[in-house]
Amino acid sequence: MFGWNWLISPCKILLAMEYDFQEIEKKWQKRWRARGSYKVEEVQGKEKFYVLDMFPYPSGAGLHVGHPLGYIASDIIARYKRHQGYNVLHPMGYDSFGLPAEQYAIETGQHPAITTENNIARYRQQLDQIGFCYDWDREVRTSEPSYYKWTQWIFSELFESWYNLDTDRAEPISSLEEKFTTNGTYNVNAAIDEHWWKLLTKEEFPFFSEHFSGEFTATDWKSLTDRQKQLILMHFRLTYLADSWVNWCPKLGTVLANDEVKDGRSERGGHPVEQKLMRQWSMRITAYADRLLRGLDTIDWSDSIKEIQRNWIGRSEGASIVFQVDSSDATIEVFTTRPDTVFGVAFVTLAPEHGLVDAVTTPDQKGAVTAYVNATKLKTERDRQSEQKSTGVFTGGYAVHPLTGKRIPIWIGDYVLASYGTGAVMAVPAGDQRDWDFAKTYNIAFTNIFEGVSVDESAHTEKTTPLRESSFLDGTCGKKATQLVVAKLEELGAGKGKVNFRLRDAVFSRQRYWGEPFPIFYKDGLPYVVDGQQVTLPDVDKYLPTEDGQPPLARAKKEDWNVFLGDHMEFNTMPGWAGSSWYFLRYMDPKNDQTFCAKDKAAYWGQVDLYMGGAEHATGHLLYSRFWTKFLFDRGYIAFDEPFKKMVNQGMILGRSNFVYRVIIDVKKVDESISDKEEWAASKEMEGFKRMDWAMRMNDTINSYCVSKEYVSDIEGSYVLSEDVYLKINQDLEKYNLALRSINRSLCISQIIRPNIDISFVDNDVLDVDSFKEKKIQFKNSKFIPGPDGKFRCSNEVEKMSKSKYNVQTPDELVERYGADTLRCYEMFLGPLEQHKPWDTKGITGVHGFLRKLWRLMHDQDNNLRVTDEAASADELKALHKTIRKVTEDLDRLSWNTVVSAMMIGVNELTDLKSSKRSILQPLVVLLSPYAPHLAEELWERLQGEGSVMDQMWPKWEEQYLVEANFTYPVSFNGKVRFKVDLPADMNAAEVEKAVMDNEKTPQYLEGKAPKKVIVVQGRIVNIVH
RNA sequence: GCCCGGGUGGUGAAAUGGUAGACACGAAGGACUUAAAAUCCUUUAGACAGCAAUGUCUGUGCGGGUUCAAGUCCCGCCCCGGGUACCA
Repeated sequence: MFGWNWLISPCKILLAMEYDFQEIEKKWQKRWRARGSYKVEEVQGKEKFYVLDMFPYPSGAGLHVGHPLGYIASDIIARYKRHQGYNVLHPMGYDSFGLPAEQYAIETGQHPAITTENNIARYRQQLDQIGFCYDWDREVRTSEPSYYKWTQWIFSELFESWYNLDTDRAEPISSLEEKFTTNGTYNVNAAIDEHWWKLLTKEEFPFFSEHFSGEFTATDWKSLTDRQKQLILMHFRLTYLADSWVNWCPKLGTVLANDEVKDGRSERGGHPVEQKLMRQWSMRITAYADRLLRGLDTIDWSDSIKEIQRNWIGRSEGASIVFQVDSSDATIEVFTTRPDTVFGVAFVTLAPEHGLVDAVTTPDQKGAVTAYVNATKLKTERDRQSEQKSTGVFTGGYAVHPLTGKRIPIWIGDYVLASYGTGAVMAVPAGDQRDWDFAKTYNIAFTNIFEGVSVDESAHTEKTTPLRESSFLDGTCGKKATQLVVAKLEELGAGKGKVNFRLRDAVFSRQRYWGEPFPIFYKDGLPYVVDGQQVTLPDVDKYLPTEDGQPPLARAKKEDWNVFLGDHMEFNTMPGWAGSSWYFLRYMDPKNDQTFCAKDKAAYWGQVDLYMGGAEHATGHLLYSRFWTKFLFDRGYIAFDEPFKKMVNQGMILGRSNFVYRVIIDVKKVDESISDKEEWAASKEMEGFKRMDWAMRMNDTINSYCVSKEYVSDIEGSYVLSEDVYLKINQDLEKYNLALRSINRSLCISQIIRPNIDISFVDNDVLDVDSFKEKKIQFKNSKFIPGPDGKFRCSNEVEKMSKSKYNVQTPDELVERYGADTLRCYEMFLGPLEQHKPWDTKGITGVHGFLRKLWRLMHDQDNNLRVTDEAASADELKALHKTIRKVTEDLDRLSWNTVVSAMMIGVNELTDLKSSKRSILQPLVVLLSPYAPHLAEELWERLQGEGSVMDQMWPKWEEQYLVEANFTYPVSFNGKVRFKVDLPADMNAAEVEKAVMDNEKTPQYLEGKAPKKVIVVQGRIVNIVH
């Protein structure tokens, strides 16, 4: 291919004689498939171990070397656990609904199912060649109707459930109806929007009076029509249809969940996102907020992910306080974490979107308020956040302080978010920096309520300062003051203690085609679950929204739907996280068409013991799957309420990009300057050039370039400088206080650019100029100027691996060149799994050499097996058992990288010992098999081991082979190691001390002083303090 | 700003409070070879002294501390990466 042809062909002949990885890997992959080696069944009584990878979205680009990192690590653990006798479930599948396939469909008209199918085939081929031990009979694809049938079923179950706060779990909606029928809302304590009843319309419920506050009797309930009952129940369901503020992304034509929005832009594509009120399906994840928080203490995940989830859930304790609007019935409810500062309230601020804005605005402020609200609407969330200064406007209205009865001005400010708390705050400038800033900006007077501190320069946010000007709170602070004030508020009915969460209910509708259709139809505007039949995705003529802005599914005609009920079907589809929220359960029972996962199988396999995946899903997938797991647990379908017992987040593999310096000659300038060529050749800049050996060549080239008219007329002509040349030129020009980029004028250089070079043409930073020029036409006519040694060296940089940076390293080439076993070992050898690290193939030869060395350990020069049944020597046993111990201990603490080193050391030692004993080599091969399964299997066969290497019991180390007769004690004086002394290992501390003190070298380091103290740590160190 | 990670040779890194730099890459030198590849051997943190074996000193981002002993634990900073943000 790219210039190693000359290198590969002679190599292959040689390699064929020894470690022929290509042959071996092909052979065993075929046999394992034929034997069904990775097939897994439930075996009662056999202990299980469930190792799971986050399943990939099958993108068109295929896998790069970063993807398999986690897969290899988990595969090693799966194989290791199998050696230890566990029944290991290690499945793989595809998260195959998603945007890219749909975008491609929009562009080309190709059905996303076809694109997806093709991409999956490519992924599968790439995965297969790396030798993973997946049980492919358990493969799942979220876009398969047989899979999403159950995603839809879970949705229906959520629809048919409500959250009972008294039992703290989800219950069937029928139990709620029963409560309503027997006792009305009495004793109903549900997770529900606090003021849900305000959303019931007068038209639907004409008999509910103005004073209706969400409470009704059994008689009331029974008198309602079915429609009215449904409208009420909708507010209690765990998935519900509601008008909510959503993140609307016009460019993508869909709404996004909070976790899909980063810095006010869509995570995919970076398009602007705006707030819009839309009727959408939502998931009542907030009902689980507290349990999601508490559950974190029971799972073994990284602290950082747990912390991200904690922050995302954002529990804060405080109080809700109600302010009566002056001369009105309306009330403003605020949430505060500092109820103790309530006497310092200087004003109340509403979010511009707050429902009461119109009501509290006085006629003379109307103009200003309307203008302000409209101006805010025009700004995106991002604009609002990036503004440094808070802005606002006075409404003219006043609220009444619940404790003092004082009139308090009501303002509107964009620092108050409609989506957090109640969308209104009580502003205490003395105790809150934002309120302080706002008060200063608009000159609002406020009281200092803190004893002995000044609030002239900034707010005072300490909670431990005694209060003043605070009526009955004077002199108290913190918890005590909070308790007092909450009790008082409750007594007055003006507020209560409250816990608030940042977590919002998750929007579940997407205005897209390639996703799960909802099992929902509408009649008279009310949604109903489709019963008894699965709704499959209908075909549409185009994958775009309709002219009137309806989602693509609205294009499907009645006959396109396999089920069509009521007035119309649901046009939205489910979001990407729907299918991935429960897939780990489906692997347990992937083909069941009676239920999502049989109860006994779920009971057998249980939680995922080790989950491997990226940390970027912290607030999406990882939170939603915990939520759905808890729900399925509540409803009795599974026996555990956390999906992933332990999780490891592999770090990103960064790409190593290569660059060249391309100097583009301005053709026009060349033409102009040909006449005064002499002049610029004599210029100061050229002096710098002439001083360089190879710059002379460049000088020549430039001359010839200028002379040759036809070359000049070719706009593709340019110089491409290697890094050496670029640096040298700059270095030399420095003497003249010049840089290459600044000498444009006289050299007719119009531009110097630094393009990324496709790394497949580069080996160890050296560019294969000929094949590169041949393949990349835009460089066809460029002159490449190499360094003094004739090699064209590129500069490099570490950045994210991406197609556009031409730094994507696919596993395919490496498997081709070194084999899957080498790739597997090398990816682990790179460093700690969790760390981000640059990909660099430099070291891969070392790992490949290790596998070769192992091969040679067992084979002679003619590639014949060289193994004997002689008894092993003590040294050989020691080398083996040392390796067993290190490999086992390191795998147990998931230290994948150090295992490779340990095996290298083992092989090096046994090579030095020229060990060829079967009793040594067989266990060694078992140790190797999780990392290099193909080679291990081949060697196992050659060693005439029984059965497959992957079913061998993991070797156990025996201390007896590890005991050393002697230990070399480092002897230190005042902590500095001075000499070493060899002593019997079983010598006790007192004897060691004596031996050291008697040592001839000891006096010289004591400098004549008497030792104050001698510390002997047996088998470790001796330290003499003097 | 706040919350998590991290900072060790030319490079990737190792080290459970106990000999810092294992293992590898790269580099330099050597053996084998017509040559190359492959393989093998030696050196490879820095500084100083010595013909040499060797010895001494410095050294894990910076400054303190605890300890017989600190890359590791504690306190205060600096830098890099990630998360998050008018969250009331």
